[in-house]
Amino acid sequence: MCDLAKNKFPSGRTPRFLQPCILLLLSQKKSYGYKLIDNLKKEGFIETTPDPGIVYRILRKFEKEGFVKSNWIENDKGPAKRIYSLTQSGKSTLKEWSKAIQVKVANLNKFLEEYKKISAT
Amino acid sequence: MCDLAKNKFPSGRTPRFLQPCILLLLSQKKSYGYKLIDNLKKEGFIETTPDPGIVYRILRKFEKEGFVKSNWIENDKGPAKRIYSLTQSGKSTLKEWSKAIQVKVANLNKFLEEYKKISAT
DNA sequence: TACTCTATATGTAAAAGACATATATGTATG
DNA sequence: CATACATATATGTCTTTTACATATAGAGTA
Repeated sequence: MCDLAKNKFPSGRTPRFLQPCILLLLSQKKSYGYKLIDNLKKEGFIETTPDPGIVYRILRKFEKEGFVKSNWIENDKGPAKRIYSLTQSGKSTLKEWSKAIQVKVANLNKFLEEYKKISAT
Repeated sequence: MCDLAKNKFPSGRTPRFLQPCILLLLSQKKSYGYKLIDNLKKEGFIETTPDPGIVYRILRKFEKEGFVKSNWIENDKGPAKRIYSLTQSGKSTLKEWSKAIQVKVANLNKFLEEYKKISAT
């Protein structure tokens, strides 16, 4: 086997795509880090459970950039949660991401089309 | 405008996807760096002309990994070219990439589907 | 001569990503 | 009651990736 195993392929690398996915999930419903980590995979956006460290860092960065805002919710049971919600700026950022992703899908499909041709041979 | 301009989106970042694209182009026909740089955009795999530095580095890396082999062609006119061709190992690597890209497309489409829902509101 | 096109390659700083670890609360188990 | 586990957030840090700049060189053209 060629060295594919260790994170050489797109499916093994998600953090970048994680960003629009987090914005999208937040546009559907207020949420928090731990739950988002779970949902990202469950919703079918990515194949594996994302690295918590990356998700939390993205959320903090988003807040600094004004895409989300957060507030702490003290809980009856378990530790407190930092609940995030999308801002207007976050919404328009999400829109731009979706446009870029449409282009990306077109590019990837072009690739798959061409690959199909040569693999048929 | 939010800081989208400067390379924040997938369309502005291609090097990773460049790898399977280069393998695919080479699976179609022997080629060389300078031409590949041109073709990558022309063929519709990416939106902008890729950074030559990255393409040449990918090619050298591919050779070290055994995905391609190369030989110099002295030219009648202009500087010599290093012509690359795909190896068997390169072919199977391309196959694995294409599988990973199929998965990626499914993930991106899931995203676009969900985005469509919320943006309709 | 200077400039442009073709062609390959490297240097390097910044950004992204992977992986490990720290902290803290509440619940279940032995 | 100690220990482990689930929930929850966050940072430290090393490596890889990416962007951007620069170097080299042959051939044609203004």
